[in-house]
Amino acid sequence: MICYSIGSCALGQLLVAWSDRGICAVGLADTPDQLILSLQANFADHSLQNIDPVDSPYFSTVHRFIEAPSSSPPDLPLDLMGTEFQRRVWRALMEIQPGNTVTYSALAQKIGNPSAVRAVANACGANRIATLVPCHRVVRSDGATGGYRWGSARKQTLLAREATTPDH
DNA sequence: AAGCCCATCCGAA
DNA sequence: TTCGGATGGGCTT
Repeated sequence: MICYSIGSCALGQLLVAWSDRGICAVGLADTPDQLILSLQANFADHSLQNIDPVDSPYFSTVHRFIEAPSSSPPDLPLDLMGTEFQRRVWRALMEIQPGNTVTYSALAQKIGNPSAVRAVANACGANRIATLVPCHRVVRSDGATGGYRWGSARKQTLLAREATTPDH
């Protein structure tokens, strides 16, 4: 069973989903329908239950974090559902500080698999937990921002917000 | 087990 | 600036 709540935030509609082990998805989209559809696609083998944001154990904290882009991430339990390789990549992502960026190839080096650049990019794209697992801080080595599951416009917005607001 | 997809990178034209 | 090949993990058949 996976529960989820949806509400508005500065970047559009915000979805926070959680299992009994912690947050398993954070999504951004233009409409609630898009969020629900992708949630269903991602967790086709689970039953889903919509919860009012007011009654969610996580929604308000995640929402607050997204509204204050450069603050340090809240210490909430995450349910990282993926392969060993993906979890290695995701944990490395969580070490990137706000305002900093890393290239896909540097990230590949960091996890000790320097030639697996595209595999690392795929693992970033497989991340379902927006902003809490900061895959938006990974950019291409040619200076382009690269792709983003929730829209490259949002990736650029996130990076701009973190770059312009000091962390203390 | 074999094929295809991919949010990359680098060198060559 | 574009283009092709190398590349490795994940998913489907």
